[in-house]
Amino acid sequence: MAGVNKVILVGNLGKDPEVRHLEGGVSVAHFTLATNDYYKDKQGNRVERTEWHNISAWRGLADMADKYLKKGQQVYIEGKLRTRQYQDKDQQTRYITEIIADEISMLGGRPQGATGDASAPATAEPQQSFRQEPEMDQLPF
Amino acid sequence: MAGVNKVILVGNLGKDPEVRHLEGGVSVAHFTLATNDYYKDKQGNRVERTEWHNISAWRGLADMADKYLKKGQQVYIEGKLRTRQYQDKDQQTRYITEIIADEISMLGGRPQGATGDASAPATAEPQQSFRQEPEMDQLPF
Amino acid sequence: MAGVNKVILVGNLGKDPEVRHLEGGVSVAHFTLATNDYYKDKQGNRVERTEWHNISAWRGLADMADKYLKKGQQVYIEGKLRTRQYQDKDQQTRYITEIIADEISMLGGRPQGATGDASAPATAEPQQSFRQEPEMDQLPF
Amino acid sequence: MAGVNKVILVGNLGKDPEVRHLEGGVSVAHFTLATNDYYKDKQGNRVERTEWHNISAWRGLADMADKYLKKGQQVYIEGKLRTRQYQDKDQQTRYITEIIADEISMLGGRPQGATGDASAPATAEPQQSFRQEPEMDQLPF
DNA sequence: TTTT
DNA sequence: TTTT
Repeated sequence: MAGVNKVILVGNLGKDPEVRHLEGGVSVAHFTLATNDYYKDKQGNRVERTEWHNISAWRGLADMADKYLKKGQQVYIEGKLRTRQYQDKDQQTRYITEIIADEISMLGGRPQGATGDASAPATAEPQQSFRQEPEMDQLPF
Repeated sequence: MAGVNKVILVGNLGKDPEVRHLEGGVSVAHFTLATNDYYKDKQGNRVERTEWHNISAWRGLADMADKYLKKGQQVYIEGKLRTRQYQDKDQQTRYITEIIADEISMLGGRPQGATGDASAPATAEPQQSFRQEPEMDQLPF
Repeated sequence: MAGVNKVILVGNLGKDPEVRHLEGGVSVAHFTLATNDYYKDKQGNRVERTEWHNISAWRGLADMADKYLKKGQQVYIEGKLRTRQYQDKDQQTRYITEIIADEISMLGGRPQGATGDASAPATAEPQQSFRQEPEMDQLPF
Repeated sequence: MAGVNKVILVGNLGKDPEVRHLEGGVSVAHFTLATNDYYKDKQGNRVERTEWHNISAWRGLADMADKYLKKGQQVYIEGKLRTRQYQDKDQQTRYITEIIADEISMLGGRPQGATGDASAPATAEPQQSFRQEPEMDQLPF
């Protein structure tokens, strides 16, 4: 049956991506993304609400995240939802919902929260948008 | 800061919506939605993967879900991600990620998995798409 | 600079796809898609508005459209906007905006407007969702 | 029949918005938005392609565009497609496809192409995301 | 030109 | 727990 599972986010990285290299040369990056929302409460005050998302990027996108993305940076992310289970330290089954990124675009001029050598801007490269390579997209995560 | 938090799903209800009426006349509906995905494994076999999503709909959308949505039905859902914490039976903090629906459209001709009196089709009504009333959209969930 | 150009439609085909085979074995399908919208006028009457979209699908997606899509059928389409110019019969430059499909999913049970041999259902196949092959996605249209 | 007609763009304004005030106090803004795309040609060279979109924003969003948006600025826009006809100077019927904005978010730190007094940053305001007021959303354009 |  |  035809299905659609799509997430679109624009937000800021909560921390630098953490990249691991799995057996077989596959790399995976994890980071959190904050999306901010505003609403008016009953008194008419403007209230901010931050939602935190767990992002994971695989293979080429993981390498791109490792190279170019920094804490604080604003990005556009397109991906799909996936909930996986894991065992916590007490051997309890727990669930975590992540967004598996298919596309990441860097927004704005340059990273604002970049750490390290500011004289070597991480986003000086002309390309600022990356897609998961398609064959890879076929693999289960 | 500007943020975007958007989810788009096309899938089938795993069960009839469960609707609760909160104090103050606010209603909320919960149901699960299955989105099916396919990929080829290394042997070239076509493998199906089902992802389950927790959907919640509030106020007018909850009433609509209660009235028109049935187990098995195919729907288009647009909404936003929200992760909330709760205490499980052992007083442990747990997290659950839900999609708060902003818009629900019924797809296809009519519900195939509808239970009950088949001679009174639940979707005979002309309108098959519903949006959350806007003022309501402003409220935190 | 990073850019996003994305269209998401759920609607019904206005006619069977027309498929042409270009030099080099490349095929392209064209069809129109109707999306229906409702609003309340000042008298509170429910008014329907239909928007017509020009869809084009290339290569594998064109073949899929040729094989499986029929007038009247409900589909989910994801793609990108592209406006191209052409010369009309009076040698005037004209513009047409199309949606170049990246993904097409067949919705509902089976095509209701299918013509031809109804005893051989066109959508009996298990797969009902198709994506443009990735390498092809890289080519300009 | 349920329908979905949704456009999501991230791009840069090609010019300052032009705002008109219609009879009845309704305002409408028009501007163009460029979305950039990249692909590899047969020689493996990276080629850039710019797509131009006609954006229109109504009422509150028009006022917001008038106040905050400038040529060159990067924005996220969500809206719907609408093709309308008009008579050109030779009384020929022509068609133009526009995106009617439902939501506009300003991206990045500050407008890069802003004209005028740079010491009074146009985006110093805390709010950087705007939605069309809902009742208005019901009206035909 | 679709669909309900 | 859905659907094909």
